[in-house]
Amino acid sequence: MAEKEAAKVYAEVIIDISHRSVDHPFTYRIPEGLCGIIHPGMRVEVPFGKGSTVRKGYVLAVSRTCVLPDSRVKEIIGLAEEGGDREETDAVHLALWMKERYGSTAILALRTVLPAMKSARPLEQKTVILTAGEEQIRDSLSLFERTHQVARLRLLRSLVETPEQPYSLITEKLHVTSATVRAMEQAGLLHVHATASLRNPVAGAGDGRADSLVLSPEQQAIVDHVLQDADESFRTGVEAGDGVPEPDGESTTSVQHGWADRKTIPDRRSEERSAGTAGDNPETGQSPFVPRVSLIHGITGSGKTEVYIKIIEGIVARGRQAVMLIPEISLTYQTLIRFYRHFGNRVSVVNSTLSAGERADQFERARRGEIDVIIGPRSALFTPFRHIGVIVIDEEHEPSYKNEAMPKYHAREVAIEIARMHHAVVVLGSATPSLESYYHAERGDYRRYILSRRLTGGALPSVHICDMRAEMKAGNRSIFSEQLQSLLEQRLNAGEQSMLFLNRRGVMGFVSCRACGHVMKCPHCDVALTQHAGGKLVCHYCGYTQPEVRVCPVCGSPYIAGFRAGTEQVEQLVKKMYPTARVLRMDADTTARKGSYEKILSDFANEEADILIGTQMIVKGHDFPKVTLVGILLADLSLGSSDYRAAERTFQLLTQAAGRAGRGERPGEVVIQTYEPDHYAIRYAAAQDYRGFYEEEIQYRRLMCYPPVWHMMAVQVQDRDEDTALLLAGEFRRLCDGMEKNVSDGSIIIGPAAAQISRIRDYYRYAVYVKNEKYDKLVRYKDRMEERWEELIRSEPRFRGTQVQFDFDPVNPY
DNA sequence: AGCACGCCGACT
DNA sequence: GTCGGCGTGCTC
Repeated sequence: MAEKEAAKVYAEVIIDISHRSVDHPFTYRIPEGLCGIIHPGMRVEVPFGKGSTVRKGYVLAVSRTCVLPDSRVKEIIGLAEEGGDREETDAVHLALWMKERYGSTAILALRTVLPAMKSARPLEQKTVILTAGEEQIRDSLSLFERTHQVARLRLLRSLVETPEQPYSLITEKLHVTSATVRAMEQAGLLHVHATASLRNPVAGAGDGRADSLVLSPEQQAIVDHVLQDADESFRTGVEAGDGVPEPDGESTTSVQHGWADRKTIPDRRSEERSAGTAGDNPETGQSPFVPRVSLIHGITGSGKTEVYIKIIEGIVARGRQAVMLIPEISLTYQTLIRFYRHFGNRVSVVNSTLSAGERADQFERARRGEIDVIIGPRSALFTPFRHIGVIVIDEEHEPSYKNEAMPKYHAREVAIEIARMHHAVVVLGSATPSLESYYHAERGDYRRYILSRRLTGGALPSVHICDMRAEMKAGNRSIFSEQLQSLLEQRLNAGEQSMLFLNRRGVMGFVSCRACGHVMKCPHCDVALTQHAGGKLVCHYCGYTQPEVRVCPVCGSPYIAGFRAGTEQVEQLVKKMYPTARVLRMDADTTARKGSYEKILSDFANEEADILIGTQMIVKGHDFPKVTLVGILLADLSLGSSDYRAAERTFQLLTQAAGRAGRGERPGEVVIQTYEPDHYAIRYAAAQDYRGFYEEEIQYRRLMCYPPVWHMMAVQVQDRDEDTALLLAGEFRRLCDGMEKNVSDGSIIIGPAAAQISRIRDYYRYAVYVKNEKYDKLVRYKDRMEERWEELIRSEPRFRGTQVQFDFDPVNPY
């Protein structure tokens, strides 16, 4: 053993335990028999902790050296069952890629990517049940009281109130350790019950009756091109085969061979797959394959969904699977039923209302090869298909494609990475493409297709801009312009439908004193409280609630009141102005109940109301042929913010809202009310000129070095103590300055600046921004900051509770 | 997550 | 003094 020192190989392993304190890699020795077989991404069994209990772990890396004294390093027991499964290995690689690119802990990235790990024990939902009789409870209570066994007393008292409680609640919220629970189970006071249930996945799927779609020549051309791209990509995958040279010398090669050997395990999947994907090198993530990305720029109603269906049909016919991403809430019944008609029970849907377990079951079906198509929000990307052929992202500009929790990934980028791994193609679709995608299309990185005609007939609506400043001057103090009022009346008289759209941002009714100007704020967050129905004041960020105030807490004046301009107020006003009109309102309040969202929309579609009032949610992808008027009240409320994407967002919102009008036979009209009628986002939206908007916006982005022209990394620092947060942010700033000085890579460093909301839940928030043309450069800055942070935690205990997050090309301002 | 360790109040 | 439970920290 001693003379073979150099041959020793170590593995960095992440233990499959979801706990912050084990959230880092552990080094294990690879036993001689497994040398060259253990390979990053594989699942292994390792001895862990005192007593060396056997645990599962994921191999992150394999190396020859080890910084720890050899005596402290244990040895890997062996491969876990299915440890070398292709899906699993792919997933771990994807997780590592995400960790590197977005700055996250390995465990969080793994949990995002591996559904099995996220619901670590979905089959063992542990519940604690009180089993003791009344007498036993009384005795025990008094015993624990006398003997000061506070944990047991706490638990027993809690169980008396609620005899059945989730195990996790007891250990996490009630602070009773597992040892105590076990001891009490021994004493016969309670019982720990592990429920094992396997739910049935979506039942009642369609009958698979393929309704024959007839595509327009425009549509057909896109389908043909994309499928041609797909065929070429699939072929490249096969040709790349095993013959691609490994850039990392002999050790990697031997690993590759060992990996190929695993094919001998009777597993249909790995055999099928290894031929196709051995070309991408899991070691380095480098591959000659660059996936084809197609951007379909198609106005609302131009038939993008039919194109998606046909593409997916073609992909499935080629024996591959498809992932169809949709924004968080916009999966309409109409869209779904079309997919069911085509793919029957070979299509599955994941959405946010499914429980973790149900989601895991869906993924299990995919793993078994029971489905070909999955439809869902960004997390559907991680469906463990063997052979993905296409990833479609509908409404690709939607901000919900960005994950706002760690790792802060963007579904578009991850989709392209997955496509790279599988030799698949990516299809993006939008009526108002993100600047990112359009920019790539302009540069020739993506193919661009345009669908310019409305298939449902119906001309484009005519759009009017109403200058609310002029209205004000003319003496109109109402929130409706003269024009909107008269058009609304016309529609009511003609029996046609209207929609009134209110931008959510900024309309929240905050409460201020008209005498001294005092604004009611949350005591834990740096935000104004908002008044809800019934008068209560609620903080939108932490949930803090306080009763209505009748006098100003600062000056004592009774003239304190909410600025009420929400949907509710619009509804009241409309009802007052047009008492006979039937009005529906859709916002967070009215859709709180499950299913009410669909109910409101179907009521409106069935013409059970004349006017629909609502926020963002009413403009997303719903088709109401009878709507001939759309009113946008206060279009510019999102422009004032310091967010560099504000103009883009406003343009998208206005364009989409306008797209709701005139989808039937009658031409539609749109009224945009604004205080900034000259703003280019509003002008171009009114003219329905995407190109014009893009040209102007990209100039601004270029000038300011913002994405997509440059890349930007936001480093977010939070601490309960303001000085600590600022200190660490300042430390990061100095580190970045130093790095820039060394390499002169042209980075722009900004901050530390207080976050836009400088305090949330009593955490003070600061940010440092780094901008560079090259994404990779920013990743280097991130890596250095992570290292520095680790050092600081060790030397300065005050930074222990500080939270640091990285956000690349942020979508929402911090 | 589990297990060992040190700390603390209650008893032979 | 020891016993036993509670909270904290560490696990390659």
